[in-house]
Amino acid sequence: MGGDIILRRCNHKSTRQIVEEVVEEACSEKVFWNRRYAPDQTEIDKEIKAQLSEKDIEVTSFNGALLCEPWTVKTNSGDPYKVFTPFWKSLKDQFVPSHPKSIPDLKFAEGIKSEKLEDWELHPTKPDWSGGLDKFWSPGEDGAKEQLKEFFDAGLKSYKTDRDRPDKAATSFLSPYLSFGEISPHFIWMATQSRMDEDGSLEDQGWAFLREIAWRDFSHNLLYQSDCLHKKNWNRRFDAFDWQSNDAYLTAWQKGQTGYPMVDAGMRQLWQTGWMHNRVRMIVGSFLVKHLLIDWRDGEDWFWDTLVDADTANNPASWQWVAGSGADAAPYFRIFNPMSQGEKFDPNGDYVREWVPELKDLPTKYIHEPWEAPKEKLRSANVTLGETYPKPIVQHKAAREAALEAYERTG
DNA sequence: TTTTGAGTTGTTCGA
DNA sequence: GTCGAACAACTCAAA
Repeated sequence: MGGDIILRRCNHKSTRQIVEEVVEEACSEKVFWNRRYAPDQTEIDKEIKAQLSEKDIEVTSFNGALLCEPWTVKTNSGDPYKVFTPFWKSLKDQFVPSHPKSIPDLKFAEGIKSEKLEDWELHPTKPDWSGGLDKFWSPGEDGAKEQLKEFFDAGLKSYKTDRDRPDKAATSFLSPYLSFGEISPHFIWMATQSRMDEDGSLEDQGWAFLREIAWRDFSHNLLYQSDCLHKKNWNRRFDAFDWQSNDAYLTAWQKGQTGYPMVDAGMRQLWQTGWMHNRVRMIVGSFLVKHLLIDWRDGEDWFWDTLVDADTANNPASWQWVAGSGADAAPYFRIFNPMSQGEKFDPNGDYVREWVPELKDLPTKYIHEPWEAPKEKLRSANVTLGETYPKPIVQHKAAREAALEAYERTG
């Protein structure tokens, strides 16, 4: 549709100043944008809108990121939902996907000063540590649509059961594309519906998938209502929780060196690819918060820095869910057992073997708890606990009991 | 206003 | 080995 992208960094200036400068330089008559939902963001956008309107510039904003705007999904009494299931029912009933609007006839200003993308050095060069990322993702709208098609051809038909299996590629892998707005949930909704129309046997699977897509909306609803979702406990009772600060534990977790194969596999997958399977996110999250009693905000920070799909709503909402401090959160006594989760969702140990290759020759029986392996099995697999692979940094049973006790004190 | 049923994802223990 | 109950109590949402 023509026009150049103008890149400017704020540095010491405010977003408002930058927008005003560009609008002035380009002699713009109209300004359009997609809405954001964190309270501090909506505040800035509101200011900019007011400022520009005063100068008789037409400002129009759109929903580009969500199925429904947060203020439109309400309970019968007009309050926002705090529980996902009724939220989903309500959204499903009222939602009408909107087709892409035709592009208005716009004239673009030319010769507006722009910074160079290369100068931002977003892509690492020396050293280029992003090889793992490049291998897995093709940024952009085309890459997103290609990924959706691949999911329809492969993962969707067994989505309901296999989406929990990190050893299989049964999830959509759309999270980074959604996060950066390279594909919209409206598009996904319509595409999934038409796939279900073509093939009625996919009905259940399709709805299960769309339900997950709706979780993004739910998280954004919480963000919209919240006062700093990534810093403050949704449930303020957790303000009194006695989190332990232990840098050695935190580092071991970040590097995938906890001695629990399922946890380490997840953390290494994250580091190498920028992504982690959803089931494994719960396992590593539960481990950080409950086994290590480390503040969920430290986990949220790390995910924010390392995940390619981290966004301002899902990341904090999900961490608060795991920690138990969130809306509709996990009950305090739900403490994931990394061994049984591994046996259940990575039954052949393929996922662990891929990301923790130093254990790859261990028999499947011991792959999720190498410390239980007899000496000769360890030796023939070239595993020396404490040397080639860490011993568990905490004991599961004791850690579990400590967590239950700590959570009981808070409740 | 009051009541009622339900709430993403689990683990452990004892029969 | 399998299965049901306990793990708490609370808040939410709708009837």
